[in-house]
Amino acid sequence: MKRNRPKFKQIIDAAVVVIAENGYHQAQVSKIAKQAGVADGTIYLYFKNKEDILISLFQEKMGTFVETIEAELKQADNASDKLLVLIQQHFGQLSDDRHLAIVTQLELRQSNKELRIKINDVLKGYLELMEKIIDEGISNGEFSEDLDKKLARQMIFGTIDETVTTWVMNEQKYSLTQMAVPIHTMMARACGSQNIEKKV
Amino acid sequence: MKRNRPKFKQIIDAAVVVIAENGYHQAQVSKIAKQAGVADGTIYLYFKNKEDILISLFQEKMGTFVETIEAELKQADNASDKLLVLIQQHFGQLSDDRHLAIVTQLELRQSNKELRIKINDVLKGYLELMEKIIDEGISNGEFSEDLDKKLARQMIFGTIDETVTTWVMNEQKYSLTQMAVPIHTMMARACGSQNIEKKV
Amino acid sequence: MKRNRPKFKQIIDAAVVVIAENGYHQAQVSKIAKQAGVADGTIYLYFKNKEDILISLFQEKMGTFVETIEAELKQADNASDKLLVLIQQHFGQLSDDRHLAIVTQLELRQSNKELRIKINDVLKGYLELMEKIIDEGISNGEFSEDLDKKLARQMIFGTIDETVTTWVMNEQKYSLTQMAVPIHTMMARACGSQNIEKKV
Amino acid sequence: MKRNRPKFKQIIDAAVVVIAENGYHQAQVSKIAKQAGVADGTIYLYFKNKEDILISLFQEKMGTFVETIEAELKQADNASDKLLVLIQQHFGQLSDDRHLAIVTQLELRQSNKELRIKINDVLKGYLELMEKIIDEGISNGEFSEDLDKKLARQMIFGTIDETVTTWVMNEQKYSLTQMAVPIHTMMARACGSQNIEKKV
DNA sequence: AATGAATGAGCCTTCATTCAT
DNA sequence: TATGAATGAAGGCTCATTCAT
Repeated sequence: MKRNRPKFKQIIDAAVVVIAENGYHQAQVSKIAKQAGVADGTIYLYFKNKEDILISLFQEKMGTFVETIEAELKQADNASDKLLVLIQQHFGQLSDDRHLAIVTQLELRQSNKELRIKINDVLKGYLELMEKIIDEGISNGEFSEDLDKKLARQMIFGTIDETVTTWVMNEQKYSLTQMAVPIHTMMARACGSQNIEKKV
Repeated sequence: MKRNRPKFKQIIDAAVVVIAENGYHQAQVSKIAKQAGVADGTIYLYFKNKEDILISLFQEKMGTFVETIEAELKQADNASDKLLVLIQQHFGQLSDDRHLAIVTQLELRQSNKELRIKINDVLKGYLELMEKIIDEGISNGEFSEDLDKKLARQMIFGTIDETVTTWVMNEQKYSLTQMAVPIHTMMARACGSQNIEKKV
Repeated sequence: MKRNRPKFKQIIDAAVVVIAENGYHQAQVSKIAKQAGVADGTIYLYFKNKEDILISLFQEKMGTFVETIEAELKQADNASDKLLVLIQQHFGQLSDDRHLAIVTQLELRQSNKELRIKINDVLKGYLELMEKIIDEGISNGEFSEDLDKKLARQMIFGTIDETVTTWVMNEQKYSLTQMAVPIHTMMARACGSQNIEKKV
Repeated sequence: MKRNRPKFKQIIDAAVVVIAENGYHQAQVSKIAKQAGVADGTIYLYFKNKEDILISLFQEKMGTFVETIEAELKQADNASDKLLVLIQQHFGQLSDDRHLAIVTQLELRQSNKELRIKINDVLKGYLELMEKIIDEGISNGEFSEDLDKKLARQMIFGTIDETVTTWVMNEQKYSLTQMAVPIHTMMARACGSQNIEKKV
């Protein structure tokens, strides 16, 4: 299996660095190969074409991203807390890998529609995770029962995403992780969280 | 002033159509010229370069967009209602111009970082409008006093934007305007709106 | 019409020279452009792609080639004489344009199957001309009535073509036109020509 | 001697199949290796380079081809009959190995000039065999004494070759061997054969 | 003001060959 | 002998921009 050989990850990591530092449209395959320390042709032993590098990059990174969040979610035992963990983890992971933050928030969005559709497929798992938390909150009475699950998910993702993008466009000058709690407060309130009111 | 000559708007409208129908990367200058009914070279009598077309497009369309919203806001006399009007107007205008919706939500985001920074400059006025509403809400006690103005604005914009993008990516198959009220309910709650509670 | 603008022929003539002097696989578009005195991009204003240059080259040159032969054929009033004129013209024209001889006999045959099929379509007109002469010969009793028209045509074309190819591969060291009469004698005999016997 | 080791022929036979089924330009060394059931690198233990495979292929197949014809020629005792046997054998052998027919008539001709010159060296033996028959015919009075030996050989080879190529390009839809007698009739007449006249 | 023919820089991908195992 | 992962050179084509008319 190609995905498990060391050069696979090596090339993907090189792609993250090259795209972050040069921008999507200046990330030539030859530059990625050089950064990875392999020949141009070697790229094509592991990836079908340039687009495949980018999809794989997103799959690999997003896979780890979501797995990490899922693992951390086990610590929390109600929907509101899970939401907080999710936001903290989301911000935390992107804070820890600033190259990745640039790539996912700015550069990869310059790809064409087809690639973005494929990227959205990868995102689906993450969005479903959010909906599961919302579902749980509605079921156990934490969240308002008239909450529209899909809209709530769009709000949560939209808010988190906009926050991270703004942070990246401001060149990551302030702490993103400090935003987690106030963002969570707004999200919980928006969901009609009863916990919030009790805590206040 | 070039902006007032008829061909200026003619070219911009052509650009919207061409980009919406062909995608950003397939929107060659020659295609825009053809759609506008002018020669390729004529484009350069009105715009410095291709990027300038796109920025001007955004300025023109966004200008009208924000002006319309500002005008409508006068009907509302509290922050929560203003928020509702803003969301309704935002959704309404993009519902009415589906080409524009595709261009702003999907295609123009494929532009490079520099262009996106310039587009963000244009967006600034709209974001400030949002902040003014939030400010008003906090001042008059409608909204929670611990609300972070900047984060609240990122939430509102992020939520609206994600909602529209999802709608566009679903090929505008459902009514976007019907989303305005439930989205507004969540936003108002997130801001700690007292009005919401009263109304319920 | 692109085919009538001067640069169209200019590029085709450049292609003949470049292919003859460098070989088919060393005839890069940039080399052809340079030889034609135009920019690389200009090629693509006149031709869809590289293959289109080669097909057009064959069409243009073959068109003239066959037209010339057809015009000369009017001087002859029986099938055997027409055959002689055809062979003389075929040899004569390729003797007069040695670059073209190299291109048609050696280089263009290195093209892939698809291109060769398209080239064969162009050849069809010439082959039909041959069959018409054979038909005439059979009808008026000059040629043997049991002659297979299609096989006779394959013989005539195959013989002429092999003769020219051998001449080109021998670097055109001897006179090709001097071969016309003896080749014609063989062809006429093969067709069972009565004229030949009388003349002898 | 490498030529006698089993993998040598194994690779050559693989090359014939791969070239016939994929075309010359799609016959990569790796594909030939796979078809032969060996590793890519193994090819280079038996052949100097890719060109060497093709030349060896031609040598091996052409060697058998000519040997078979020479053996069969012993049955015939005059030039005209020998010509008939040669044509029948030529058509028969290619009818029996359709892959080989595709390779020799269409695919191998796409090779570059140098390779074709080397292939022509291999062909020489066959062409000399033809000339020997013509010589014999002229000497014993069967053929016209003013026959140009070299031109006659070019006619015979050109005619046979064109006939086979036309048959291959028509996807071998009709019987090639049935063409042998009429082709022979034409060739014999072209040589001024006295036998033909007697037989008629 | 308007035209549109001409320009030319820039990059992804293939595949014959090598060489460490 | 045999393997197969790794190499790296090379070229067709697009399209934003210019400028002579």
